[in-house]
Amino acid sequence: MRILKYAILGLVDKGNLSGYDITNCFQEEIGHFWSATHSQIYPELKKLTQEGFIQFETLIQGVKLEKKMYSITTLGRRELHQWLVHSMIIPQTLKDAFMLKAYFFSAMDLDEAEQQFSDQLKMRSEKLAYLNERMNVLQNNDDFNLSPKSQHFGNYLVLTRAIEREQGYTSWLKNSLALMEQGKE
Amino acid sequence: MRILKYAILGLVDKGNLSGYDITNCFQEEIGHFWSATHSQIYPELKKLTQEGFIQFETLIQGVKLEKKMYSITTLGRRELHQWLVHSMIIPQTLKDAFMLKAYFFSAMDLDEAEQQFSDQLKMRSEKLAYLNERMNVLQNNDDFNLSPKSQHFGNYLVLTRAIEREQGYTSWLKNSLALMEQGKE
DNA sequence: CTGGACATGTAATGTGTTACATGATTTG
DNA sequence: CAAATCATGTAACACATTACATGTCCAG
Repeated sequence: MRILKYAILGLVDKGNLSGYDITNCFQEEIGHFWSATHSQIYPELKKLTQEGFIQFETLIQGVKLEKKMYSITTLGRRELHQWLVHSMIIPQTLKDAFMLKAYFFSAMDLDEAEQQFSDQLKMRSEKLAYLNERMNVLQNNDDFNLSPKSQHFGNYLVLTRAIEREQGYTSWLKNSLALMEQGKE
Repeated sequence: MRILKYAILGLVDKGNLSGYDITNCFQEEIGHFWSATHSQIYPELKKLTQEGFIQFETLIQGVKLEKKMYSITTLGRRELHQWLVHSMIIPQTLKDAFMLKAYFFSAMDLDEAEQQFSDQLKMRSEKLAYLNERMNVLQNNDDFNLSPKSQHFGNYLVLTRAIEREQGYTSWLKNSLALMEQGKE
């Protein structure tokens, strides 16, 4: 399905970027939902250039450090758009190794299971706090508003989803821990 | 990290299974969170046998159809347990291609984006209805109860999480669609 | 002048999917 | 007797991570 292809096309469509920039993008908001390292990105950029979806211009930083700034072509924008409006089936499996532990619950002692769940709850609560902080930063932008016309709307959608995802996970963990507590009596 | 290794150990620990049985397990509840096809499973079973974590007995079905029933060894059970009680860090990326579309929102027209979101909402609502049905079936088991001592508890945890996950996703989709509607005015 | 960030690449390995390949058993 | 299911395997390819490899630039 070559999702990375479309991830790169979408990022480059938003604004010209180098491979290094793209690598960094995956450390920000969108990185909660898709990422890749530079070892995957550079070959993909080469391939997309060969296919005519993107093109680059070499810039010199300082005296001789070369930097390839990529921009999307008309062909690339068409390719991206086609993917965006094409219906996407939901995958039957969304891998989550922790849920294997939950499924194998009876292979643990009750206190071991509780430890696992509370450990996970701690980490997810911290992540949730971090995400809420990021949301604060986003909403404190001078030009922030909830309109789909806002340049921040995509970012807002991604952040709300990330927050909702962690909130759901933490509340499920809490409910499960409560059931374990009750089960002790 | 060899998650499949532990998935297989956990399943075989619950009860002796053949490669074919394991393949089918991934079509059931746990398949919402982990899965693999037989082309991955058979080689892994071979490897785990060589490593001494599982062993098999060949059964004859009918006249000559051979079936390898696997069981976990003491070494395998120790290996599984060690993994279960080992703290598991949460992955920074949980891939979701639809969220790329959300992030690239501004590369679509508003009506195209709405179409994508409502399309996704329809599919996720259907999945949610299916999951609720499965929960009904589970709760109608004669010996069902919410105790962590119940043999169904692992299955219950997995189902509640799957339901929570889809519920969260659908409500985020609905909220996002509402914002798009408001943005039109 | 050094450590961290900037910048780009390839190689090796691990994981996962689709296709190829074969044959037995059961159910209608 | 034909179709679906049971049952096991390998090969080719696609995707992803970690390691290898090199060099520049800037701030303290």
